[in-house]
Amino acid sequence: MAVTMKDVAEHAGVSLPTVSRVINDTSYVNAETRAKVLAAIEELQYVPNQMAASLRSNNTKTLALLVPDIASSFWTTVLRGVEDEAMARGYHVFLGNTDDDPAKEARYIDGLVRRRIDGLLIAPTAKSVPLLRRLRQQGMGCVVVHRPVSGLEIDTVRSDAYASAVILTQHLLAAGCRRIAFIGGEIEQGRLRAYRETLAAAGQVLDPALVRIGPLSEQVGEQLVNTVLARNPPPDAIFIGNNRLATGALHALGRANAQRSEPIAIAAFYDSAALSVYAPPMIAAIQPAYEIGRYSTRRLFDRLANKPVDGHEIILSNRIMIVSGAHTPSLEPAAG
Amino acid sequence: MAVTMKDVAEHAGVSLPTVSRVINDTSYVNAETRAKVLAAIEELQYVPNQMAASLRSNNTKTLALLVPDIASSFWTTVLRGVEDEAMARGYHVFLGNTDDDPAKEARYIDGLVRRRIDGLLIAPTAKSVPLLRRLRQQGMGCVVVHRPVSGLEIDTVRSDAYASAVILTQHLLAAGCRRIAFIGGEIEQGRLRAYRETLAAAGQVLDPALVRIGPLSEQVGEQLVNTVLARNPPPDAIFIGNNRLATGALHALGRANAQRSEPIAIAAFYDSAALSVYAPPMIAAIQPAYEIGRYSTRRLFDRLANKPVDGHEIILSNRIMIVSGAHTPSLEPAAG
DNA sequence: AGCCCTCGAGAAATCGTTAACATAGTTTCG
DNA sequence: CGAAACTATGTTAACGATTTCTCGAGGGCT
Repeated sequence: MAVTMKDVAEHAGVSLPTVSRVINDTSYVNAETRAKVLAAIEELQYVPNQMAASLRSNNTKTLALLVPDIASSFWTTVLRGVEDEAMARGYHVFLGNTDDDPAKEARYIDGLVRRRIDGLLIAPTAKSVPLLRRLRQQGMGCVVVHRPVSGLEIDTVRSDAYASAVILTQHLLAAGCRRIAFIGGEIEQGRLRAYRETLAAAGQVLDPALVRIGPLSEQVGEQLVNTVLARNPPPDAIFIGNNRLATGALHALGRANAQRSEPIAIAAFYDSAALSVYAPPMIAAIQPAYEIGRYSTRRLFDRLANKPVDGHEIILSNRIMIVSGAHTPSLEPAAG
Repeated sequence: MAVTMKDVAEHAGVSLPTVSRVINDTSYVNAETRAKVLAAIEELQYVPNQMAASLRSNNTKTLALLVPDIASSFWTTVLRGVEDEAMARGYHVFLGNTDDDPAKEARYIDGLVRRRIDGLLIAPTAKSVPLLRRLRQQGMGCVVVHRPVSGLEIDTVRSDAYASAVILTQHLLAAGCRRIAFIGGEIEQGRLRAYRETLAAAGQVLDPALVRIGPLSEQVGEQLVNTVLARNPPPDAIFIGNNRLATGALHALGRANAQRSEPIAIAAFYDSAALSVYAPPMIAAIQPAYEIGRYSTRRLFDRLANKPVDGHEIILSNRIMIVSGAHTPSLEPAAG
């Protein structure tokens, strides 16, 4: 049916492995022979069968990235970083969307293992540790993206959310805010901890009603803001711990602030893509999504090549940005 | 190294093909034998090698979806539809992001053909017709998603953008608008045509300066709105022809309308996900993204199974929605 | 008794590549 | 000058599954 390497070999008048050598550039081939083979490939419109190659050579030239939320610009930006790095090496990337659901995650991973992908980049759910452990036992190259994993020494690439959260909280305190609400996601405990500890260090007592955790979506962001705003007395600042929540939360806050003389101060984990769409005055921590994607992938390739690497955690720093009154976000970095 | 079917067979005391029969449920197997085999699989933690299976059986149980913009909630929703339909049949989906760049598209497709995917769902760029033609020649199952293709009879699943655009334009006209601006994307000519023809049919002359085409991003949406608003006299309505543009455009319009006594009327191709984040008063055409994904995939499977299908175009209708003053969008459908 | 179907399972061929090994002519170098 | 090293190609054996063929036992028909 389809054109195979054998056909190409016959057409070019050479042996089959020679064709393979030309294609993969894997051994010496005479320039004339190479030309003949390339001509035959062109003429027959031959496309190599990756299945057969993978079966024999034991690698698929394929990675996978499992993200919790494909609709988040953070994750799509990570994907871009991963793809750029992978494609440059001739690899393809399988993208999977887990919705932070362990069952979905498991289903994906089963399919990926069946397909013998070479390596996995994953933002694991809270319950994925045993799964990760098993994967590593099976010898699958794994890098955890953007989320710290406890109880398992595994390569991780993330930004230092804790440190940024401290800076953001301190900034609000320095601005004189005394009732700082927090909204965030279940999985991002580090940011909540940073907020709590920074308030405590400053001798502030926090109103538990001002801390709201919820699933990561725009709608929830909006709801959580409305919930904390309804508290009496209302907060004088809000810390938004997640970029997806932020998109909804900022709109709610925009409407609320429009009707106040004294606006509610805002600190948020936000996103450079989202920033260019909507950016009210606030202090924001912008996570280096693209770089996280690239570094994760590089680390994965290093592992696959058995290169020695030092440490199993790569921590990138967020960009702290102060957005002033104008809509167009100022580009002055406030800290590293 | 890894556990193979042979190992399972030996462990279970049966022959290798029997294991295959148990796994694929492809022939009679005694209940006891089956139990033994399943136990062996469990014990050895065997995971089938899809490469080997695909090589022999000539199918990969893998589809691919190539979208122009992964950051658009429209396309991620399409993906959900595709995945639900595919996973239910034991297929996996390769997602690729082309950015509407023919070169990127070609690179992806090469990788997919190498990997011998069973079928392709694609939102082609404006220049993809020859590529599609070649793919079909090679026998690759193809379904075009959401975009009409001219000069080629190929399965297509899309919504009737033209009809909706007519309704939206008529609605603006009926509301008394006389200077209706249009912003949209290069690729979506049908909507622009509908707008032009409806205006012409109503005897309206259109100011060419009020028609702006640009690449599909939030920022551009915002810019295009600002451009047409700067026109003197300004438009009294804006037709936004794309959901991605709409996200940016609506914010710009929101700010503009806040400072006017007579607000600018809005008609937009929008998105149910985006709608729940931000929805000013307007008339919107909501495209059935999830259904588009599902129907495309079903059609693809029908083709792969050589089922007879009638026609090569499936056209779904958009939901026309009138969002009234309140932020929470009304759910009253205005037309089919 | 003879025939055909259902049920069950093994032997061997096969899918399209790459890896390992073999073979030789030609340089290079101590 | 002879051993090693490089260049260039062919032969053969995997890789890990599925498919086809074959064989048999048992049951229900004519």
